[in-house]
Amino acid sequence: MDLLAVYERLLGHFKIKDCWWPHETTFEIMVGALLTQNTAWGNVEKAIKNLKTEGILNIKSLSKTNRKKLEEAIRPSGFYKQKAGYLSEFSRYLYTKYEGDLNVFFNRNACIIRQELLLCRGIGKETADSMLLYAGNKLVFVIDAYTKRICIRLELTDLLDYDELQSFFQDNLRKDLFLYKQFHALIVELGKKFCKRIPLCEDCPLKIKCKQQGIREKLKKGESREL
DNA sequence: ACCCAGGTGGCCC
DNA sequence: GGGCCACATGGG
Repeated sequence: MDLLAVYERLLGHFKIKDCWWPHETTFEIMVGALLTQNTAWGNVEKAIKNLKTEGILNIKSLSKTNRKKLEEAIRPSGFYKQKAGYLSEFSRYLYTKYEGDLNVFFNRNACIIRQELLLCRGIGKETADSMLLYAGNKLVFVIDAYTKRICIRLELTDLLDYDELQSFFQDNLRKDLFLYKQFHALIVELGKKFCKRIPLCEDCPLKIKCKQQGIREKLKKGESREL
């Protein structure tokens, strides 16, 4: 099973909305990307709703909102003190360096933007790439825990390092923004449904050709919890 | 009563 | 350059 086959198989099992990442503004996507770190999306929605109600879901307002107010608004999304700090810093950065203009921010080479994002506290590779792909419409594939699991269990590749895995996807898929967005969305939807058992469940669309026996033994022997 | 979520940073060795 | 751990809420 190669990457495109995985993609097509998933397409047959999940319905992805044309605009999978819900948003009214580009900045909302970036905020969501940060808030959703190790957090269920439902909780992020509550936080976003609060930010909208408070009228502070924009770069200028967020950069000026006091810490306590921000913390309370995003509390449902978990790790709220940490995230409040990250959001505050990041929006101040965008406001002072780019006058809060995301068109200016994104109107550059993706690699340059990525390096810059990675220097911001609270923004790691996955969050940076989510922002680049979904907010900036850059041709950058997002790797998350589900993606790694699928690659390991289907033995698609031996690569495990984030950047290597990303290159593997980007080298083996056609350069298509829609494809990148949809594929990641499909993987997330699969993950939501099958949790850590991808593709170990009987009804998982990817269970075919998974070397289940080998994986199960490794799990039992405790060789890796990430499998 | 667990287990998990659309991770990241900091510390230790 | 890895291996742990804290971070925190809400749903299954």
